[in-house]
Amino acid sequence: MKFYNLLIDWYLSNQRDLPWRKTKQPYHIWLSEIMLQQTRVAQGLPYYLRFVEEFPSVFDLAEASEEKVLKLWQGLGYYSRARNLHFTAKYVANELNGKFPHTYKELKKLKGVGDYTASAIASICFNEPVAVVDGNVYRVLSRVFGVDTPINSTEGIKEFKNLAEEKLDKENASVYNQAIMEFGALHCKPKNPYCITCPFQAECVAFQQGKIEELPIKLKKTKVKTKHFNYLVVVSEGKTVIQQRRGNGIWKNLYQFPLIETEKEVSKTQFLKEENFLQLLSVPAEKVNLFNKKPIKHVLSHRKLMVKFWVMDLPEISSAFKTKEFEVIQQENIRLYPVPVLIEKFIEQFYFNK
DNA sequence: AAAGCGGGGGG
DNA sequence: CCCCCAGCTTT
Repeated sequence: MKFYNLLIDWYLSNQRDLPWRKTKQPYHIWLSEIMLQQTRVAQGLPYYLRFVEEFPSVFDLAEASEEKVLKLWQGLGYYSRARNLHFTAKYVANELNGKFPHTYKELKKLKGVGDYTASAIASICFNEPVAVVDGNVYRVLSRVFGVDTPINSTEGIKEFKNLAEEKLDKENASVYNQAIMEFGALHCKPKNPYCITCPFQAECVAFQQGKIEELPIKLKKTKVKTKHFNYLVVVSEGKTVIQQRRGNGIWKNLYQFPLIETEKEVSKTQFLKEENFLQLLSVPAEKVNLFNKKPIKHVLSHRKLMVKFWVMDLPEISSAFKTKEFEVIQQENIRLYPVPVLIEKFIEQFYFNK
């Protein structure tokens, strides 16, 4: 029996019941695929349901504000996905009359759609014979066929794409692609895969050679840089101050409290002497209270943030915050703005008590 | 070719 | 607690 027949057989009796598997509409498949990039199904599923509910069609998504899209995306991470999603929705709605392209080549031109996602949409929706290569596919192919080329090297990417195309069931690309990814996610798992009941046990090179734990091979990860964030939580007459993150760093276009970054962790005395703080405003020491004695550690894939929240109870909002860099808002309205999980967690603990 | 970009779950 | 996961864009 061929590799793809075994795989499809396994899929037909083991696949999960997922909402995006009940449709072939490109809008829904595109939405689910963008959401599931670097994201587990369990984490992305509630977001998918909320998006479909809120934006039943690509036109609804296109008409929404970016802020609303980001708010709905809040907590899912990699926010460029949400910004690109919104950009592409507007493009498809306004330039393509709401119709997504039908081919891999055209799909790949959409912002936020790379090789994997273009292959996924083209095959799942239109059965185009193009092979998907995601993390699951790397794992399955490297183990079954014993390929030890690093999956994140230039040669590895090419080699695995070629292998994936060679093994593809070209008549049934839609089912096959979903089958190999589902098999990787549920059966050929990263840790403790179910080799004992695996349909490929006899031919799996990794299993036969005892290399299951080693494959797939990945090159070293990026180093994590530590940064020290100090947030100014202004409390005054039921109002507070926020700012939108600009530029190209983390959390672009999300909101936060006014931020003072320091070289290292600072005490209250040190903080009040910080150049960047003094430049912004001067506040009597007794009006400033540190919310968290120990810095909150917030770890991202490439950053370690050490964060302190400085609560400032002021009789009135300083004029320093009345520039276009900041927004003075009613405290309870902060829930309307898209914020990083770090800020959301703080808000949950801090009830802006007067 | 390498770096930047989030957050959650598992051992 | 540390370690793992991993697609697209930008540099």
